[in-house]
Parts: sequence; C-alpha cells; structure tokens
Amino acid sequence: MKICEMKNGIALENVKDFELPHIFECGQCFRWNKEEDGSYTGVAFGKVINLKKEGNNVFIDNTYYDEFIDIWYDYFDLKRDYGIIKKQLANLDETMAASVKFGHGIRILKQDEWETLISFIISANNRIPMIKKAIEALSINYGDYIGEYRGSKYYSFPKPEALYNLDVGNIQFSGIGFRGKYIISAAKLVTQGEIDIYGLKNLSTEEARIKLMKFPGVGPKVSDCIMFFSMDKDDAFPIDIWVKRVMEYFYVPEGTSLKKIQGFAQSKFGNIAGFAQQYLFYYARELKIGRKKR
DNA sequence: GGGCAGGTCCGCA
DNA sequence: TGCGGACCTGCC
Repeated sequence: MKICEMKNGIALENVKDFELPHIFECGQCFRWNKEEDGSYTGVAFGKVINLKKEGNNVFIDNTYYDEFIDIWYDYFDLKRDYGIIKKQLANLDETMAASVKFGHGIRILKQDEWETLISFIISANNRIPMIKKAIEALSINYGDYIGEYRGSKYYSFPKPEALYNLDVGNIQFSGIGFRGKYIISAAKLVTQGEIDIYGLKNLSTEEARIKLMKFPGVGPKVSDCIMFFSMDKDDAFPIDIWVKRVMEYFYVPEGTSLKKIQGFAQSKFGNIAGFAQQYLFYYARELKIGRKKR
C-alpha cells in the first residue's frame, strides 16, 4: 500500500482487504452512512471524513497526511495483514472458508472505548436503524459541533462529562428506551473515576470483561463487543442472535447454551475468535442464515 | 396487532 | 448456577 497526499485528503494505492460495505455494514460501527455515489461518510474521534473506493485505491477526503498517520491509519487497522487471518480461518472448514470469502474486505475498526461502550449498551435488544438514530440524537444534543461537510452538519460523540449529570428524561430519544438509565450510570462511573475505561485495554481479556460487566446494561455479549472493537482483544467472541443462529446451524446442536457456544468458539478459533465472529456475523445476517421463517 | 430486534436484569428454584 | 419473563419502542 502506498500513501499519497491529495487536495483535502489522501489516497491509499493498492489497498488489500478493504471493501467499504464490508467494513461499514458488518455491524461494528453505527456512525457511517452510504452516500449516493457509493462512498461512505462518517464521524470518529471528532472528525468527519469520506471514503471512496475506485479499483484498488481508497480515497479519504477531508483529512491530511499527519492526521491520517495520527488517527486513521490505526482506526482502519492498516498495519494488520488480514490475508494471514483469513487464510488461518478459511483453512478450518468450509463454513469459515465461505464466510471469509463473503466478507473478504472486512477490517475491524479501532474505535473509541467510551463511544463503543455506549453504542453497544444501546444495541441491546434493539435494531440497527434505531441504534443509529439514538447515537445520532445523543451526538446532536450533547456532542460538539464539528462543522458542515457536503451540506450536512456533523457532531462528535458526547464525552462522559456531557452526560453524567443528566436526568433520564433528558435522553429519551428514539431508540434509547430503557437503556437511558444505563447510559447515565456509565457516564457517572467513568466521570467519577470508578472505572478507567481507557485503561481496560491493558488488562487481560478476562479482567477487562469483569470490569466492563460492572456497567449496568453490559453483559457478556456487549462486553465482548467493546473489547474486540475498541480494546484489541482479538480473542473476544461476542454471541448475538445471529452468531448463535449461525453457530447452531453449522457447528453445535440447537439449544446449546451461550456459555457452551463460547467455549466451543474459544477452542476452535483461539486468539482470532473475534475475527471469526465478524466474518460469521456478516455472512449470517446478510444471507439470513438460520432465521426462522414467519 | 402480536412478535421481534446485535441482550440484560431480575426473581426464583 | 441456570432458567423464564419483562423490558422501551418502532416497524413488519
């Protein structure tokens, strides 16, 4: 891959394993939206950027070289060779081979810990369009105004300090529902220094999971999402309804407990379980594998 | 209109 | 420990 400076942006030439729909629609993030021209615009770390792909080149607009190196290179996990991971997984069995082929351009974004915590608290028993709406409402109301980009206004994700002294009634936006009280509790725990959200990545997966589950609204699934999507815990294996379905469809008997599925996944996928989960999730959800007919 | 959605919490054996 | 039911809310 070659990095080239451009007017108001940069170009990545000869990028491998980088498909915009795979990255932004595999369920790991909620603040990226597809534009009419097929490009994606999103907000992360208080910045707005737009990505467009032509051939094997990716164009990132509204940034500059130093910012790209500081923020986006890591955010898009560009130091990692996904070819190695995909090969390892595809060699396991036909299901993994098909999943990896289907989502071949997935990359795991290195997201902000706090934003990921709140986003996945909101995700519990919710729908993706609703989750996106809720996060957008929180940002518009309690985030900072970033600026206008291509005719739309953008806001950063609110800091914990902006939420901790709110009343539950203040954040009853569409899609928040019963999760409002969890969000405020989380903001309090972080602001008051009871849980060092940005220090958890230095702990082991098991220790970080225990700490994360101290947040109300955070159970095993949400904690694994937070660890994998923002704390480099590649052995985390979040089991949601789709992963449960695809695991039951291909690997374990129907009705297997989540704990047993978790154990099965750990022994099968080991320290790259998170990646396996993401390819399986995208595969299952896009193809609606295992979903019962109504 | 009842059921369901990227689960978690709570009460009960 | 492990299980079933409740849960905001919008959409089918």
